[in-house]
Formats: sequence, structure tokens, C-alpha cells
Amino acid sequence: MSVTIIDVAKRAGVSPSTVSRVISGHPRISPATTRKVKEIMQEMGYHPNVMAKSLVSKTTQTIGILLPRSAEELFLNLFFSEIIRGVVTQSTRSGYDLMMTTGTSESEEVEAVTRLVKGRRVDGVILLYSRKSDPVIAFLKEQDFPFVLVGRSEDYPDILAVDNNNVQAAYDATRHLIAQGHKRIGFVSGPPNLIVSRDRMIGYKKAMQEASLDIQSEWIVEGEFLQESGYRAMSFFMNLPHRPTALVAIDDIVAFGVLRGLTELGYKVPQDLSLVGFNNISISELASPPISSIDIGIYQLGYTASQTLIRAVKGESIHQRHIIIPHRLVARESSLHTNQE
Amino acid sequence: MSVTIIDVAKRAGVSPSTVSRVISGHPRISPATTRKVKEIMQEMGYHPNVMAKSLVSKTTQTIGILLPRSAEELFLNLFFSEIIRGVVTQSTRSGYDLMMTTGTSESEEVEAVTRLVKGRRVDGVILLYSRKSDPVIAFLKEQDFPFVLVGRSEDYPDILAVDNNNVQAAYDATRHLIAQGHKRIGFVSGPPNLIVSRDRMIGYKKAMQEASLDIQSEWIVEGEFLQESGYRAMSFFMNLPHRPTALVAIDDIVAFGVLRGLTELGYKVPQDLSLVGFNNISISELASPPISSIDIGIYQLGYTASQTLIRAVKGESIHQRHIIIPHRLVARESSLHTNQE
DNA sequence: CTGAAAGCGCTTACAG
DNA sequence: CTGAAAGCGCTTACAG
Repeated sequence: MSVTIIDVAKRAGVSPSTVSRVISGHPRISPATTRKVKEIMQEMGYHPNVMAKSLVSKTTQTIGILLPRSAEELFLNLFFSEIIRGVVTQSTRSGYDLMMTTGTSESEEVEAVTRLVKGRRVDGVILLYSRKSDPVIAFLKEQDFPFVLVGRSEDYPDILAVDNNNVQAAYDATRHLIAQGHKRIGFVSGPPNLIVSRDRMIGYKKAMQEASLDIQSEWIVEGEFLQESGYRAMSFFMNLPHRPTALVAIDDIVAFGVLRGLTELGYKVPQDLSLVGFNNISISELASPPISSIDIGIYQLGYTASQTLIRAVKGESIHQRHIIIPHRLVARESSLHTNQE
Repeated sequence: MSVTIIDVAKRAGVSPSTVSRVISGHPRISPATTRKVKEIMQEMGYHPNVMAKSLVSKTTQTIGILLPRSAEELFLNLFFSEIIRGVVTQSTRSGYDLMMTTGTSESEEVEAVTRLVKGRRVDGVILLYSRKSDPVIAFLKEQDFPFVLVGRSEDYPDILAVDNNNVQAAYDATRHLIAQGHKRIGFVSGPPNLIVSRDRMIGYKKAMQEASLDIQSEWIVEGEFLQESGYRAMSFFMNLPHRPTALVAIDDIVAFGVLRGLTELGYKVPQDLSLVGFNNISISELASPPISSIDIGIYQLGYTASQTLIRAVKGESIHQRHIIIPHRLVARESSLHTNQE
């Protein structure tokens, strides 16, 4: 029903091979036939059947992106929309389509990726998170299938990865609070099985130790990337006899939860408690007071991940297997001691 | 290199046809061979080649989603992540993959969709917006290709669509402000070529007229779905000799821009100006004061759109070609006159 | 209940 | 510079 290469060939009086070569820009085709064939393709409204092409060429011009299983929640956080925006922009620009998949459990995730990979649906995969001992990474590694991880893998140090220097980022956040005169600084972390939680924890501790500051174990709590986690952490901290005067929060949304709780209880930020978060999502700037945040370049992470993956897929040489996207501290009122105190 | 149906057939001592039938659950295959073939597939790690299957079956188990060309900006708004979340959840649940595409101009958009459709990459398409006289819709219609529009089309009233009753929604928002005692109510609209802008404008006017309230033309401004638009509208309004006391804003992000500007200038909300927005994104609740908003069920829009499309693709009967997702007003401090005024 | 054969729409050595 | 032929991995009438 739709027009094929054979229809075009017939009408142009050439063989299907020739039409195929015209399409792929084969060098040894005469300008005359090229012109004629193109004209007829136009005329007949020919469009290549991607499936047929993929079947023989073993290439799909498509990259897959695995959303974390908790995408439902995580999407509430702007992190994912922002990173996808980076990926879709760059992949479209490179002529690749984007396929999204997800699963509600670890085994479903593996299954989803397996379907994409073994079913030859995509040429490469982007993973949007890094957990400890991840079976998806193990699978991809074993299949020797092109993929890039947004984050860092401890088990597979040699894979392609785009990440921030999260140790340094948390270090910078903590240093900033120390520079503001704080000595009792807490840390609201994320899920402990995420590498990013670990890395930021390390940076926090490093800054504290370097400044010879005490780290009370009760100043460190772990939660989710959710407002509620911040809220809970806040009420825990504020009931401490010897509570911190400043907090580093693993994510802006968590920082926001803290801020909200404090406001409800009548505390003032930064006077009663100073705050720094991560990601610099719009909420941070818009909160009152605006929340200081480490901007980790989310869009850039996605854009670069896509770029790296497509290079790998094309077999281009990768100069750097680990790319670090720079971060920067955006200091705002939540962590700046003003003189009208 | 990867194991095919033929490899499995050989090892099982049956024909490829039989293997194929086992896979597709053909009824007239003996339980014995079914068991044996399945065992061997398992053993050999067989996975069907999706491309080959698509090529012959003319079906892809994939739906496409066209991101609006201004996705870059629009993604800043939680609308898109939320709607995609709804789509991806439902499509995954139905066993369909999701393909995303976009273009930077109208012709690129048409081209992107054409590639998906003519290249037989997807079984159906979801359109995330509705403009007046949209060539993408025209193309899909002409091809008689399954698609659903999130929104409303004036040119093609009979297509599958999932939408809010935006006239009613804006009517409700305006009524709410009138009920709070306001008589001078302004409207900050969106791009005039979007149907949603038009519909909400109609609802606003309807409510005003019904209440016999005056509508000054200078109380209506048009802009983008951006904070800056709200900011600009605000400064325009506040410089008016006879300015409105309340505003309906086309989107929460716009309302937020208004709020921010007012706060900067030392005005109080709702005392100096009351506000109602649309979408009920997290920002609205988190602002101070929290912003009243019409919750339009964004996730639901996406979920339902996917559900409807997949039904259409499968040829199931669609009881309703236009599905309306209910909205509800979430009244918050920005529009509620408190007595401590 | 199962097999042989044709075909989906394309690409690509192999010849010439 | 171009064509005939084989083949990518699957499905599906058609027979039996």
C-alpha cells in the first residue's frame, strides 16, 4: 500500500539496488540517475521503511533511555524532565530518535532493557541513575552493548559515564556554610544505595574534617528525594538538644521541605537554620527566602550523555570515558547571613 | 550472532513456523512441543527481533509522542514532565514502548511525524498541544493514521481528543474571584494561536458578563507560558490608573511571575491583588502566599490519552471521541481574603 | 497439529 | 556506473 523502493525503481526504469544506493548517497551513481530517482521519489511520496532498513543494516538510529523505576515520584522533581530535555535535544539534532522505557521493579527494568537490546530496537542506551551493584549495567556490560551512565559505577569503573564531581560539590556546599561561620552543620542525605548519596556524604564529611569540625552522627539523616524527607529531617533536627545551625540537603526539593517545615514552625531562614541544596531547580530560586543551591548542570548532563552515546554507537573514538560536568554554587539568601539579623 | 527462530527450531527438531506459532501462542500447537520449544528458547536465550516482526506484522507496539517545538521552554513548566509521566506509565502498562520526537519549526515537526508514520516506526501518535490550523493534524488525518490530541481542534472536530473543559475552568476561576467580592478582574492569557488560550479567555469573559462586570480591554494581556510574561503583565497592570484588583493567569508559572513582581515592589497578595492560576503545579502550593489554582489533572490527561490511543490502535471501539478530564479549583491564600487585612 | 514456501522492504557483496 | 541475487528474521496462508 505504501510506496516502496521497487515502485520507485520501476517508474524510474532502474533496479531497486540503484534506488537504494541513491538513498544512501552511494558515490558511484551517475548524477543523471540520481536526479531522476530523487525526482520520482519526491513525486511518489516515497519514504523508507525504517523496519526493513533496520533489519538488514542492524542499526536503528534510535537510542533508548531507561527511566528509573521510581520515575513516578522522581518526575515530580525537575531533574528528570530537565535531563530528558537535554537528551532529546541533542539526539534529535544528531538524527536519532529517542525511545523511553521503564519498569516497576529491578527485574522489570532488566527485562525492559533486554527487550530493547536483544530485540534490536535501539543502538545504545542511557541509564539515568547509578545504584550499587546494578544488574542492568551488568547485563549491558556482558552484552557489550553501547551505553552511558549518568552517574558513576563503583563496580564497573571503565564504562562510559557522565557525572558531576559530587564529592567536590558537597565539599563546596559545606565549605560555603563553614565560611559563613557555621560549626554545627548537618546533612540530609538520599537513599543510601545511590552512589550520589554516598559521594555527597563523603564531600560533606571531608569538608567538616578539614575544618576540624565535629560531626555528630545525629546530624546526618537519610531519606528520599522528596519534600517529606526534608520535613521529617527538619523536625528531627529541631528537637535535638544540640542542634545544627546549618544543613546541606541532597536535593533542592528536600531543602524545600526543610524550609517549609521551618516556616510553619515559625523559625527563620537563614537566622535559625541556614540551608544549601543541590540541582538549582526553579523552586530554589522562587522560594522565600530563595534557597542556595549547587547547580549541577542537569541539561548539560543529558546533552552530553546523548552526545557521548551517539559517538560510541557510531564507533567514533571517545577521548574520555568519564566526563565530569562542572558544578557551581549559587549562593542565595537561605545561606547568607544578612546584617539586618 | 544472536539466536534466531531458526536456531531454536533446529535444536528443537521442529520447523521455524512452529517456533513462531509457539511464540505467538497459536492455539493449535500440541502442549508437548510448546513446552519443549519454550524450554529451548529459554535455554538458548532467544529474544525475538522486533524489527523483523514489525516488518511482516506491520505493527510496532510503539506509540509516538510529539513534543511541541518549544519543548525547551515548555519543559521548564512541569506540565510536560507530568503529562509524559502519565503517558509512559500507561503505555508501559499496556506493553507499548514510547518514542519521543520533536522539531524546531513547524516543517520540522511535520517531517518528524512523517518519518514516524511513513517509516512505520509507530502504531499511533499523541499530540501534546493544539494550535489553530495545524499541518501535523492535517497530515495525520489525511493518512488516516491513529492519533489522539491532548487539547481541542477547531478544524477537525471529529478526531480523538482528550482535553479539559477550559471554558468552564476559566469560568470557575473567574467566578471564584467574583465571589470574593472582586469587580475589576484581569486576565493574563497565553499565546493567542493556542486553543487553550482562546478557551480560557472565553470562560473568563463569560463569567464577567454574567456578573454584569465591566471588561476593560487593558485588563487583558497575552504572553507566553513563562514567568517573565507574568512579571511584565504585572508591571503593566500596576501602572494602570484604574487597575484590576484580581487576576486570572493562564498558567501557574505566569501567576508566579506576577506574584514575584508584586512581592519585589512591596505589594501584598491577596490584599493588593488576588490571583488564580491553572495547572496546580508544585510551585503554586509552595509559593508564599500559596497560589490558588485550577487543577486540570495533567497526569490524567496523559494517562487517558495513551489509553485512548492504544485502544484506537488495537481497533477497539471508542465510546467517546472527546474525553473531558475534570478540573477543580484549589483555593489558597492568594485569592482568599483573610480577616487580618 | 505441523511443515515448506513465499514474502515483508530493504542492503550489499559479486559481477560485469 | 548498474543489475541480479541472496539474505536480514520473522509471519502466515496453503497444504497435508
